[in-house]
Amino acid sequence: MTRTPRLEDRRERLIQAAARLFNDHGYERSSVRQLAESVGILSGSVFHHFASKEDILLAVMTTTIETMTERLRAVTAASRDIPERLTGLIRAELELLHGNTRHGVAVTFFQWHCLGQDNQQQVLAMREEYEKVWLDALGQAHQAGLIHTDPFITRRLLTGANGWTIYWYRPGGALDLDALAQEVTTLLTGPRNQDL
Amino acid sequence: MTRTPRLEDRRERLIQAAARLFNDHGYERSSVRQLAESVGILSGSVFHHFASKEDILLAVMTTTIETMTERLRAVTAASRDIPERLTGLIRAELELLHGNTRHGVAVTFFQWHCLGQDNQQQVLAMREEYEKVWLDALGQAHQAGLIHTDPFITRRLLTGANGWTIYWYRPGGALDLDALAQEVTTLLTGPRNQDL
DNA sequence: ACCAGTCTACCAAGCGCTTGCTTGGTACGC
DNA sequence: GCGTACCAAGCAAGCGCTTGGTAGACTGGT
Repeated sequence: MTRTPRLEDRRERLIQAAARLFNDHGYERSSVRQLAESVGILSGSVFHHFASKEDILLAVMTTTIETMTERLRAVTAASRDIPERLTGLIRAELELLHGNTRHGVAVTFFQWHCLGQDNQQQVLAMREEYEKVWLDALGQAHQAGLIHTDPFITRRLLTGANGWTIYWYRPGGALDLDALAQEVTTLLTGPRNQDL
Repeated sequence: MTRTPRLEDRRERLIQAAARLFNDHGYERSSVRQLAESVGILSGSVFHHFASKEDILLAVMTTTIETMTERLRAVTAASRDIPERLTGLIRAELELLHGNTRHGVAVTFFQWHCLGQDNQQQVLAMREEYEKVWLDALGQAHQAGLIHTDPFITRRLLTGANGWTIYWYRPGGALDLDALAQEVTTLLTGPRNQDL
């Protein structure tokens, strides 16, 4: 029997399982025993891969944010003008929130306070890179007259609006992701720019 | 010594203390012992006032939502036209999120999932009354051409945008509540209506 | 005016359980 | 023969909550 599915593989599987578990029941309510069971090992064995429970949460968040930033940068690079860039970023963030990455993203958004201060600081630093991509794009959009509110405040309001979709939006229903992204874009740019 | 500060008083003090505690550390991380200590009694005594720990969270949420709905209805009744009503409601929700009620409101917003299913249902029913006030106002605003996105979706995006301010907005800084309310209003109505 | 009876608000102690995590040992692959 | 990946067992601490009891306030009959 393959007892050694290679360290990194197991670790990655644990991170994915943890993202799902923490998102479903919350970090505090999830036990290491539950996590271990979900990948078919015993609770003590988890600590061969991670130093502590909090270390698992940290790993979920850092890997997630890396994916998020990567995705946003790809969209930025691929877009040819400012309106396209804005819609693209909105669409990308909604995809991150509702696609395969959704568990990790939700945990990163809403379980922030479960980390100790040092780890919070580390995650914050990574989040700032992600936010920088946004602020650049919104700054350009503001200068181009595409949005009419302060870029910094706009981004924070948008963060909330997008993040909250976790609690009500379900893809596959009457409203698809494109339509939702369109609504959000209209909210930012006003009715005159609603068909970019 | 006044050993009997009347049942209702103690209960109310416990609810307020619980709101603060749950908001500061999260429901799961807060212990009944901590709550008891913060009002100067022992942990067992808390269960003279509440049936369970979850019952305390439920009490925090129900009393908070009652206050919230009351406040929104007062604003609705006092407003004389549709634009004034919209700005008033936005301003009122931001006040609820950042005034004295902030702890309870934050808990109601973000610790929802800590309740069991039955209690979730009960809170949901109360929240729907609150949301109804919003949906009525946004429906009117949409018909009047003041907002350009679907009222239902708009409300959900607005819920997120406003709720998220908990994590970044601090009253007393450079941006006061009126200015923030103005930014949110501009986001909803577009630049043409930004000076209602 | 008095006192017995009842009720309220709380303490002191601790039960049963779950938690994150540790330790010592072992099967297996390279 | 060494290191990796895991199991089996369990520890110490903290958890929500229960129990039995008591001091003091309130109430009604005489």
